Amino acid sequence: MRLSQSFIPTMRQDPGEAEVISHRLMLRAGMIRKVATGIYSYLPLGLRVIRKIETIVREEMNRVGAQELLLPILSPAELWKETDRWDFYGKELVRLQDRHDRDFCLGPTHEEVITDLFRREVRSYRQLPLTLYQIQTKFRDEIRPRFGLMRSREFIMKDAYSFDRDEAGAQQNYQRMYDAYCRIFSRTGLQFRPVEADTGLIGGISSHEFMVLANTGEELIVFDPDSPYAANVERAEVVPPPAQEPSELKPLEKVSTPNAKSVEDLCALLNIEASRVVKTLFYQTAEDTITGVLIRGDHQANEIKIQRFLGLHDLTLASPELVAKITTAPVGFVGPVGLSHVRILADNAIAALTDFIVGGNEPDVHLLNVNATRDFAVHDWGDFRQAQAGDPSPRTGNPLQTARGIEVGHIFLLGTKYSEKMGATFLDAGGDSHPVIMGCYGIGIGRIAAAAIEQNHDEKGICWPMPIAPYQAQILPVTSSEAVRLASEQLYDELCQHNIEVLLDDRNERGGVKFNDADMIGTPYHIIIGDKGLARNTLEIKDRKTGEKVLLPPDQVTAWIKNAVTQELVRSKRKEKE
RNA sequence: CGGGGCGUAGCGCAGCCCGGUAGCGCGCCUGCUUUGGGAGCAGGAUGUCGGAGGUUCAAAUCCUCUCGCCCCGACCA
Repeated sequence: MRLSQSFIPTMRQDPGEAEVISHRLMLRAGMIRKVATGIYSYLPLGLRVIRKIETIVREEMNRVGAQELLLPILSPAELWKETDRWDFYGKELVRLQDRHDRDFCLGPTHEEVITDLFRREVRSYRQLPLTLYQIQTKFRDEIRPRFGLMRSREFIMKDAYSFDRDEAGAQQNYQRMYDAYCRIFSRTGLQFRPVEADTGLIGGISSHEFMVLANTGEELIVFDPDSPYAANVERAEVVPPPAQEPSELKPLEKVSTPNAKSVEDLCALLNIEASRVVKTLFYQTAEDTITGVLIRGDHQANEIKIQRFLGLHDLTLASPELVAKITTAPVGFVGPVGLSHVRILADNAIAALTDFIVGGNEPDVHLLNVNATRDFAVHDWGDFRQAQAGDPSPRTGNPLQTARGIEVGHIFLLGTKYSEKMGATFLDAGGDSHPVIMGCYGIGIGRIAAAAIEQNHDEKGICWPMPIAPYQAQILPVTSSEAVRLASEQLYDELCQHNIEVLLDDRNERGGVKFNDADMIGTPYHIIIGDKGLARNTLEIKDRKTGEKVLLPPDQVTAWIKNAVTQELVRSKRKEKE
């Protein structure tokens, strides 16, 4: 491609709208342009990257026997009503009506559509197992789209669905996908980590997320540095602390704590550690009913765990009004003592605490030397808090560490959740009908591109890993003589003939402009052609990432580049075999 | 959904408080010179000041409404 004829609108200045590096660089390198909040056009350069990622994903999907199809973007409300997701999905589901006022939505995911296809077409166990996938644009009306392609409302996703006749087969399929995902992310040149994840409302038996490690990641994970254990904090189990030896308990005591509404206030006022405080969170669990959850002051409640324990799907904190009505105390001063009419759950950490501090159920009062059982009843003990750095690993007991990650893939073993609701069944060898066992497997294509930039850039711009680079080499004629022009043209032809994806910067620009654009775009190899070099019969090849330079006679450049590109592509493929 | 901020030339911004000819830098066009890390000189084009309504002799500027965008938060007591 000749830059003079290409549509690669690079920007000299940082656009005001972009926060994170990947978003800024995608805009500046002319890869994407915004159309509306969370909605982007992919310009030629961006599309090339997307296509390369898609190709890798396709190769690995096909390799594990998944077959590609394409489901529609628009799907009828009826299917979504069958699984109740028409209501559950909430505002994130983009709904619209056709001219006959029939309800439709833009697919945020395709379990319903694929399950419908399955139940119409598949009858017999002989047709199983079956894995289908597509690469399709999805729509989710995110609360707050941000960071460019990282969290957008319209995005490209690879979604695969597996159908098995039994649990063992489904597990096998799940494992095959897990392995395929590892290969995909290795091949795209990303540093990633599979982590145990919550199955969320999608439900099911097991789930893993694939996290690209990056400080700008929106997800928090905990990992055990000495074992493969890693989990999303939403999911990570917290090991209960060892039981305490019974000891002499101090008598309950009231203390005046004016305006100390938060744990922080209270600690400052009483000069104590947050770990001595127990906060009482109230969730509305039915109309006019609240459930209290006791969490140590320095811990964070994990609503997903509480939700799962209570068997609810939308847990919300009770309003201050409701809390005040039921407990007769203002929020900030509510505690479990004397609240026998409210169901109280307590996090396991509380069991190891004695003589702690809770709200006193009157304004500006807290209680000291409170002890569970002696002073109040706990209805249920459990793991209700979020894991944090330093907690013991559930596998080895070593202290866990935390890291930020970008979720680029998520796999679920669904079980029969959708097949049962939608009547997707098959007949076994004995003629009995069973709901098919499903799995679903997603990869954010655009998000991989963004994550790759987060991991591979410097102050000058992007440093693409070879397998997903939009172009493999870029020729920079940095002086304007006829000799340089001819040498550039000749090299360009040669590289094209050898199937190297090459950009020729034939614009009438000064060297500096070309250097800066090439660095920003991030082509892995830059070939610099100038009069100085030609006089010595050399061209300069620069490795974008390392900055290393090689001087070569013009007639050796093509072979060198061809070899280097091939090596890098082979290396990325080999990595996944290890 | 709540709070804050911003919409002025393709991009980045000033002007708005205190109403009176719409500006700056970059980019763009023409010409000449230049050409190994975002060139110099000369000349030039470009705006429904996000939109609607209002106040006023006069509105980018004041008032009301509206749309779009950005950031933070969305209940951890």
